[in-house]
Parts: sequence; C-alpha cells; structure tokens
Amino acid sequence: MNAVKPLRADARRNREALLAKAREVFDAGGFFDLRFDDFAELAGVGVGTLYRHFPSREALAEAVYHGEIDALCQRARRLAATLPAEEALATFLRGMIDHIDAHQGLARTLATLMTTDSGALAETGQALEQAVTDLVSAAVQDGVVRDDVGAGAVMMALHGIGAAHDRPGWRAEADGVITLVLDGLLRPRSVQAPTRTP
Amino acid sequence: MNAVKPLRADARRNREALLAKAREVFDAGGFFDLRFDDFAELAGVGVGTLYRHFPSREALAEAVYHGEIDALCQRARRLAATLPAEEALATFLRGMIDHIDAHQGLARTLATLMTTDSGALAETGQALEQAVTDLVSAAVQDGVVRDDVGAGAVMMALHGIGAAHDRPGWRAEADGVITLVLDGLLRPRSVQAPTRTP
DNA sequence: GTACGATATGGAGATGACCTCCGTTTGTCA
DNA sequence: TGACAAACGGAGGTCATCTCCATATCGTAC
Repeated sequence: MNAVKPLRADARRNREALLAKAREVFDAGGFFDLRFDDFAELAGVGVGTLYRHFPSREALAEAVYHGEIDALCQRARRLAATLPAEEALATFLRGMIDHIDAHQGLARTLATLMTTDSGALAETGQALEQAVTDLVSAAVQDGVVRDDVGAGAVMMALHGIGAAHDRPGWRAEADGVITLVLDGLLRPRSVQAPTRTP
Repeated sequence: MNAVKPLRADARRNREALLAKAREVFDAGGFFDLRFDDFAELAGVGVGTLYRHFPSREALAEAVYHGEIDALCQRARRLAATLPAEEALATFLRGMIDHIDAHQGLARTLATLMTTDSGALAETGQALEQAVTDLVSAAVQDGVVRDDVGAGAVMMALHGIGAAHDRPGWRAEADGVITLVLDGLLRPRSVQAPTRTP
C-alpha cells in the first residue's frame, strides 16, 4: 500500500527544509496564523514545491506530528502490554494531556485530525483512535470498565480537550475531563436508565 | 449596557428577512457551506446590508440561536429550581444533546461560541457556561457531586460533543460522553491521586 | 404635505489567501 | 555526456470576504 518510490535528492532536501521550518514555526506557536504562501518563502522554497509536498496546511501539520502521534500509539501498545488494562488506559490518557500541553499546535492538529475523516489525512487520526479503542476494549475485557460506553465517547472527550486548548484554565480543566471520563468508565453499566427528555 | 436605539422600519425589515432566511438555511443544513455573499442575495438584500447587520457568519449564527440558547439557560434555571441538584444537572445535559441533535447547525454554532472568547459574540456562550456552572455548583453544594472537578471540564466535554457532530455514530457517542461525565461527577473526590506521567 | 437631516441601502470593486500551471532547472542513469 | 524524468518556482488565476460611498428611504418638524 505504501510503495514510496525514493525521492530525488533535491526533493528530499526541500521536504526536510519544509518540515524543519514547520517544526520551528509550530514551536513558536504561529503556525495556524501564518499565510501558507509565506511559509513556503520562509522555508526557502517556491509555493509550487510546498504544495507538491504538502497539499494542504493540515497535511503539513500531520507530517510534523506524525512521529509524535506514532509514538503515542506505540506508547499505548507498550502500556497495554505491561500494565493492568485499567491502569494502562488511565496512564495513557493522562499522558495525552501532557503531550498536548508540551507542544504548541499539537492540540489544534489533533482537533483537525479528529474531525477530518476523509482522505489520507485521517490515517494518523484513525491510528490514534484505534489505539484508544484497543485500550478501552482491553479494560472492558478485564471487567474493570463498563461495556455500555464505547471508545468513541473517549475520543469525543479528547476532541473537546484538543479543540479548547486556548481556554484560560485549560490544563486543569483538561485534567478534570480525564478524571471524569476515567471515573465514569469505572462505574458499572447503566446506573440509571438513559432518560430521554420529553 | 444594551442601549439599543430603535431601528428604522426598513432596517428592521431587512434584519428580519435575514434572520428568517438564515433559519431556513440552517434547517436545510447548508449554512456553513454557503457563500456569505450569496446568502445576502438569497435573503434579498445587498451585501453591505448583510454585513452591517451581522459582521460575520458567526454573528448571524449566534443571532439565529440566541433565542434557542436563552431557552436552554432558562431551562437550566427552571430545572435547578424544581429538581434535586443532581437530577437537574443530568436532565439538563441530556437535554442539550437532544437540542443539538434536533437542529442542524446548532452543534457547529455551539462549537464556535465556545472557542470564541472575545467580543460580543461570546456573550451568549458565557451565558450558557454560567448556566452549567450554576448547575454544577448547586450539585456540589448538595454534596452529591465531587468538588475537585469544575464546570469547565463539563463545558469541555460539551465542546467535544458539539465539535464532533459529524462523526458517524454521533448520537450514541454523545450520550456516552454525558454518561461518563455524570457518573464521573458522582464519585467521591480523588479516588486516585492525579498521577502525572514522568 | 414638504423639506431636510439622519439613517440605511446595495453592489462594484479592493483585498488577500489559496492553489495551479507550465517553462525552466536539476538530478539520475546508461 | 546526453537524454529523459523528476522536481522547481513563482506569476497569475480563482474565489470568498469585506469596504466604501453615491444613492435611496425614513422620520420628523414645520
């Protein structure tokens, strides 16, 4: 599926230059406020080259954080393999906040990844979602976590955290969400019948 | 603060026409995909008039749902007055989903309202957030809900729900989030010390 | 009813971001 | 080194947003 024919030397050089500059701009926090064209100039390549390598701003963002997110997924697998399912899930979710907190722009990138469900862009998002799903499933299998609420709900909560990263008390609130989600998951199923308001 | 001098007759007429057409387009679901200029023509007014009345797409969205959100806030107050705090909170949150589910575009509007924290646009968002805060506070006061997680976390969760409204299994997942949040809130504080990953 | 200042209108066009196209340059391989 | 493919770059097309101001309409005082 991923038959990447080797890039020509100059192509690879430009690609790296773009990624390097992108990381720099991300860390400075201004990535999403920068004109995409200006970014090409900043990186020292033409606009056409920029667009050939990264068809959209989101594609570039994904590329920048692809490694990061891959690492998160691997981390999920490692946790799942070494810790009791419940603890693995908890540790992973708390770690997500740390990661988002540590890197400017990752939050917004995640938010974008989670809404975009079409195209190759979503691939990374899917991987992350799969990782979460696996963690939750394992905990359910263990019997420590209710089975009437799916991993999708957890993803939604993460989504909310990512999308709201510019709120004033972000860190504390994000921790609160995870606490609620985790403690909520530990309860037995359907404490109360899901009341629908009339 | 809100010293609105009465609009001239034609101005009021145009404003109403814009709002009416906006509601119509919202219900059809295409509001956010429509060119803003085209919308002016649809409503039968000039672009300038559109922009004078509603400086941005979001301002118009807010105006359309201002009543709706006001109603939600009132509902929150009514529930708080007539039900035990815990039940009031639960009923309100479940009701939120129903509302979002019922109206195309309300979800996206809420998402926008919740991220935008500057300008008059946020006023409505603030009101909604205040309503949630009050409900949570009352439940905390009653001792039925933990006091170590603030209303901000609940808002974040709602945010996630609103922002993700185009996911396939949205309704079920949204219900799941609320279930987790509610059940999470019912647990005593800090079951486990908030572990920070190293 | 009419005259006049205040208020509102409308739509052509400026603005500015995004993206494409294609003539030129650079790398690769025999 | 020649020839072919791959990649470059940036001028310019496209498109949505928003502004500006000459014109029209309203409300009111006379």
